[in-house]
Amino acid sequence: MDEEKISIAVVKRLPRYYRYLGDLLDNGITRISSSELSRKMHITASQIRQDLNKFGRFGQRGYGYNVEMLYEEIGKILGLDREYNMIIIGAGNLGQALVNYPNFSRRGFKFIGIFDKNEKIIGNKAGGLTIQNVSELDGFLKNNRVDIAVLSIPKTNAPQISPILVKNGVKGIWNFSHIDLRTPEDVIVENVHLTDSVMTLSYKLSEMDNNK
Amino acid sequence: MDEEKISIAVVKRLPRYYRYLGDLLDNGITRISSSELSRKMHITASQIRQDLNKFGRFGQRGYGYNVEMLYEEIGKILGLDREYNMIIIGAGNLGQALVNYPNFSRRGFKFIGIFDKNEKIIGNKAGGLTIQNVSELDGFLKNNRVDIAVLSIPKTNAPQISPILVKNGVKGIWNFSHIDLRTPEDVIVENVHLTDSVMTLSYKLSEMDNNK
DNA sequence: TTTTTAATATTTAATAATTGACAAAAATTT
DNA sequence: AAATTTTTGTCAATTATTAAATATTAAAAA
Repeated sequence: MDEEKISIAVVKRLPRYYRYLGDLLDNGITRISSSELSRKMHITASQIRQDLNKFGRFGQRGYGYNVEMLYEEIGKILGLDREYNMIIIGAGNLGQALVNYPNFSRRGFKFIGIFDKNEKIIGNKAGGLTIQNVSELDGFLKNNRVDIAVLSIPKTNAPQISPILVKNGVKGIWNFSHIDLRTPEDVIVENVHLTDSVMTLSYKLSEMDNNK
Repeated sequence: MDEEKISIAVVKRLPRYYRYLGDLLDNGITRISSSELSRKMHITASQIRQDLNKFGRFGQRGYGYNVEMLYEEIGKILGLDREYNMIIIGAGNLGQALVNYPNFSRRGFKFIGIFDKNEKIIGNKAGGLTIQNVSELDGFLKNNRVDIAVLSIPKTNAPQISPILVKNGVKGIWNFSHIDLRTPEDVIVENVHLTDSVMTLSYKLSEMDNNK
């Protein structure tokens, strides 16, 4: 097998390729060259070819890339050719926003449960699901295959929840809590730290201020 | 002036340093060495020192770093020693989640307006603000200094809104719409593409599956 | 006060990522 | 059918990032 390690930088660019190819497809464009895509995406053609060739030879010399084929291939690489069962821990504003986001289910990311510890909202509906007491989480995990758990709870609670997930075989955690989770290495944690993101923005804004 | 270009990789690590230092401060720890912080953060001590020395000499040989001082300094570097006026375009679930998130206002990120085009929710309250018709956005921007605009609208609408912001001098856009905005170079766009993030997670999950 | 230890700042080296260049292959044109 | 153009895949060169090693300083100990 081809055992070259793919760097995280490359992986992070794949969804963007996927998005641009999807747009091309929607516009009825059937082929594209790396240089044309390069102009659209504002990255070098060399990088596009280099990135894609990490995963296979998808292009044809003198022709370019077939949009539909490449779109499909990148989809497969990204693991979008299967379904994922997801649950949400934390049914606050963010949790509700996520469970109601239609693009996820369209792509095979299915929410099958949502949990909270706030008695006042337990029993309410969110995204077609009934908010359950987080005390039932462990039992739920034993009866349902859950691939990805979304953590949208305050950071103080996250360390208690994380082991319950790990113990029950959840392999992916999409972590919106502002804390670094420590998990076994076969459990993937993808962080979305909104606070970090807005701080990066404020850094760039003040840097700009300084330079004028 | 010290004119070394700071790489984006370094900048992206600053909020994490800031968070760890804040935690230390909360725990009453007054000093820390790079090697101790290294163990906590699971990065090399060398990288910590290298990163910090991009911005100044904050440590003392034989002592380490004063936690409070370093925390303050990184805060200043990140531009957290001032206030930002923010508005939200798109008062859907995500917009409401953001406007209600208490950590932002605590840090000086103040929401002063929220807009939507959906007649049904215009006039409702969200995070203490009244949801305004997006048609009033232009007028609002002329009467209020807005530093950062949050775009939490469908991607199809984002290209119409973005020029209104730019025209009225908004210098920061926190973009949750799944599209790459084209703005002048003095306008900073910080993207949060949740779809990309979950795809990165699914990539890693399927990669793990393949390797076992 | 002197010596030892701790820990940074900084230089140097190693590693990784990106870009540029070009031969090879396929498509298109003459 | 031959010549020309397009465009990939891949190698080589460059640039950027990260890690290690060294020199220097200050604190603590003797």
